[in-house]
Amino acid sequence: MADHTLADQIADQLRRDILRGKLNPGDPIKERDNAAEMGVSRTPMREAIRILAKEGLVTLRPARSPVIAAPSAAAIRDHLEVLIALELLSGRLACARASSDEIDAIALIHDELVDGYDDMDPLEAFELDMRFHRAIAAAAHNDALIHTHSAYLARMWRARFLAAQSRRNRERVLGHHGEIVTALRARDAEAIARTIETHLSDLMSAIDN
Amino acid sequence: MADHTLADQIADQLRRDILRGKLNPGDPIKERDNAAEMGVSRTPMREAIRILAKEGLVTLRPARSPVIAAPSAAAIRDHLEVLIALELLSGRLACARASSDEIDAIALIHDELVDGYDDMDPLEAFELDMRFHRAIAAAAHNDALIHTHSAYLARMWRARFLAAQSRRNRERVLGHHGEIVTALRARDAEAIARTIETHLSDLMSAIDN
DNA sequence: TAGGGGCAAATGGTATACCATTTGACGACC
DNA sequence: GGTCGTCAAATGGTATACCATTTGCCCCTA
Repeated sequence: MADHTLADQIADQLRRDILRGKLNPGDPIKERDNAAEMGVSRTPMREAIRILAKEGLVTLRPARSPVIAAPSAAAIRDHLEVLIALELLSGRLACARASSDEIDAIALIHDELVDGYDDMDPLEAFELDMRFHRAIAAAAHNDALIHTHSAYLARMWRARFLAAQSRRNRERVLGHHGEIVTALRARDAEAIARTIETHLSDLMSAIDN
Repeated sequence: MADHTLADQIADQLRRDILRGKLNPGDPIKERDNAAEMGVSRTPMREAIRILAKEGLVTLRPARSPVIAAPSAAAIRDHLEVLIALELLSGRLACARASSDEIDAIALIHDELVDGYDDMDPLEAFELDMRFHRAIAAAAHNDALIHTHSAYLARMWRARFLAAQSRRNRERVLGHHGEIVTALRARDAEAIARTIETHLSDLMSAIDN
C-alpha cells in the first residue's frame, strides 16, 4: 500500500474505518461532507469511494449517497463459497510451488498465533489469521489468485471477525492451521484440500449462527 | 449494462474497442485526448479508465499515460488457473441448484453453437461460447461467483479469442460442451468437474502455443 | 384537516481551471 | 564533439464551479 495518490490514501483510511467498525453498515458516505471533513476536494474522495465500491465495501446507488455495504446472509454465503474455492486452489498450488522458506514463514505465523492467541487483542489475532491465509495464497505464486483472494478476504473481513469473536472454535481453528502446515510440508495436495474445506465449512457454520 | 452515467458508457465503449482489437495492447489512453475525441470532459473519462483498470484491461502507471494491458504469458496462465477453479465451482453448484429451465437454456445455447458454428462470424461464435459458460455460472445461483467469473472471462477475452481462432479444436470443444450439458442433466457433479477441467486444460495448451 | 403540488435544499454527475511532475530536446560549457 | 543542465511542453492529479435530479418540507387548496 502507501500509494502516493490522495485517492488511494483516502481509500485506505476509509477501508480501515469500515473494517474496524468505526463506520457501520448502512452509514452514508456523502462525498461532499467527507471530503470537507478530511480536508480534500471531492474528486479524490469520489475516486476513493469508487475503489471501495469495486471492492464491495460500499454500495453505490444511482442518484443517492453511497452507503457502507451491509451484505445479506445469502451474499456472505456466496462469498464464502467462492473463498473456499480460491483457498483450495491456493493450497493445492502452494503444495506444488512453495519454497521451503515460504513454508517456514507460514509455519512461523502459525506459531505466533498459537503462542499469543490468548494474550492478544482479538483484532491483532485476527489479522495474524488473515496473514496466515494470505501467505498461503502468496506461496501459490499466482498473482491473479493473490489479488482475487485478497479482495474476498477484505470483503468478508467483518463477517469473519464477528464469527471469530466466539472463541469456542479456538482449538479447532488452530488445529486446522497446524494440519495445513503439516500437509504443506508433506506437499500433500489432497490432505491440504480436505483440511481447508473442513476449516472453512466450519467457518460457514459459525457465520450462519 | 446500459448504466446511465457517462463514465459507464465510456467504459463500455472502450471495453468494446479493446476486446474487438480496435485498441491494441500497449496503446496509451491519454485521458485528455480521448476525452476531447469523445466529446466529454476528463472527469468521466478518468473514471472510466479506473473502471477498466480494476477489470484488468488497462494498466495504470504512476505519472504516466494508462495503457491497454498486455498480459504476459505467465499472467494469462495465472488467470486461467483461477478461471478453472471458478468454473469448477460453477459446474458443481449448478448441478445442485440449476432449475430444469436453466439447464434447458444452457443446452439451447449449446445447440445454437453446434448448428451455426461453421456459418458464424468467429466473433459471434465466440460470444456464444462465452454465453454458454456465463449461463452455467448463472445457474450456480451465487452472485459473487457470477461477478468474479465474469470479470475473469472479460480479462481473458482476448487470449481466449485468439486461441479459439485455430479451429482445429472445434470438434473437441463442442464435444466437451455436450458432455457438460449431459452431466448437468444428470446432476453429476464429479462428471462435470472432470469435463470442465479437461476442457480448460485444453484451452491452456492452446494458449501456450 | 388531509392531500397534493411546488419550491428549496441537498447531493451526485460533469466540466473546467490550476498545479506538480515528468520527459525530451535544445543549447551551453567543458 | 560529447555531456550535462535547464527549460518548455505534455500529462496526470487536484480543486472548484456549475448543472440536473431527487427529496422532503411547507403551504395552499378542497
